[in-house]
Amino acid sequence: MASVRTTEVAAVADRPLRADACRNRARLVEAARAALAARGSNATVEEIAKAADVGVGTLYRHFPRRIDLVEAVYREDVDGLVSLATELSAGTDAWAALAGWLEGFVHYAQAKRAFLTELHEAFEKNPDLAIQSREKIAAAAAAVLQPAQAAGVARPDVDAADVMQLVGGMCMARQASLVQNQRLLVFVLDGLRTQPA
Amino acid sequence: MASVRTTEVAAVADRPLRADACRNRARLVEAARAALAARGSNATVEEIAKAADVGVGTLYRHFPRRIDLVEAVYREDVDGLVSLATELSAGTDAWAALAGWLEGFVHYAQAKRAFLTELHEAFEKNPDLAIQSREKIAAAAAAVLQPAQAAGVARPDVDAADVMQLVGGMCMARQASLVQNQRLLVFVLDGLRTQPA
DNA sequence: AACTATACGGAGGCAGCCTCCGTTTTTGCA
DNA sequence: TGCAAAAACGGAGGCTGCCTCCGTATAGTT
Repeated sequence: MASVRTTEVAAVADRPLRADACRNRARLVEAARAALAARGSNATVEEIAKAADVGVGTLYRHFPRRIDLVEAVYREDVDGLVSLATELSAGTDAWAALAGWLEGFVHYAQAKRAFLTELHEAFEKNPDLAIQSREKIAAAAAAVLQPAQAAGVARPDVDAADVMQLVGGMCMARQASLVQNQRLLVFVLDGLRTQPA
Repeated sequence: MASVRTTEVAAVADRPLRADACRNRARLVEAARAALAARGSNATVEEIAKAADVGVGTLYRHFPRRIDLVEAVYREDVDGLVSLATELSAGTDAWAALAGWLEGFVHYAQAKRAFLTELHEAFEKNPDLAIQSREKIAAAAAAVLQPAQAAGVARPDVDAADVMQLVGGMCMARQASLVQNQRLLVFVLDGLRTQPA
């Protein structure tokens, strides 16, 4: 059993996707993201394949279940948030990094709301997805928060979990719109800034 | 939208369901509850109709969309919680009423978790459902909490919203089992009891 | 008992997810 | 470069699950 697994993984590992397959996979995820954002759970597999300009057969080779496509979109969103944190924290302005990342977070949360029902299903099917994502995002939050704290521009008495709770909760509130969340984010940022004694 | 709702309610109001229809409706909701608890979103309309021993046509006359059936089950659950509060608060032991109701709440939350994805969809389709339910439950919570506070057996510095947040959050946590929640409820109850100064 | 409004049931329509397999494209190799 | 093998493509069609339609049955009424 273990050996089967090993060979299988090895096969996948040492043979990267063929160029066309790789391209098509990316197009599919992109098309799925657009479709999910626009039509939520009404988005059909057929329309996603068509938008990506591939056949359903191709779609299903890459994503055996519809829900796997949802998961792939979400994973990319999370990874985007992680790399945004990496990029921003490479800059010199620690406050701009924190503010920029939270702005990105608001967008991420907005996208997430558009297919919350589907995502919930994905979490149900694969609980690790939820756990891993949460950890990744927490690490990203810490990567922009801590430098800001070290630089003395963000108050020291909050941690990454607090920030996520605060901004995440705000974004998930039932009627929140993107614009409203961006407005609210300004207040949150003011609250996070080092307060005059 | 409002008019559809009104006419529907009116029709129901001035002409009570025929005896067989009324019986079948109840059987359907009961069958749906069992099916949703057992198989979540895998429960099919056909199997629910069969379990209720009626045809799908009958099911669809009562519940035009699958999601309406989910909603009906949930509404009954909420109403059950409300009447439990009414019954219990009619008794003389205010503390037993509070404890008993929270025990009921834990069961309610457990049932809710079994079809959370479906319920989420129902809330999406009909946001009023979420709002109304929350209000009903809050009122029920207050109906058992306030007497206990008046009798001096529950601490005065909590309100119904606190209790719901506390117990609701606990029950919804990802891996919580019924048994574990019942264990945790004991601690919560100890926390709610009037503390010695 | 006869009549009517109401309700029942299940065959069948339809849409959306997924499979299968013949065809096409890429890749590795001589 | 040309060829064979491996990998990937595409879309017709299967299957399942939601929902509709309409002929039949029954409760309620006179």
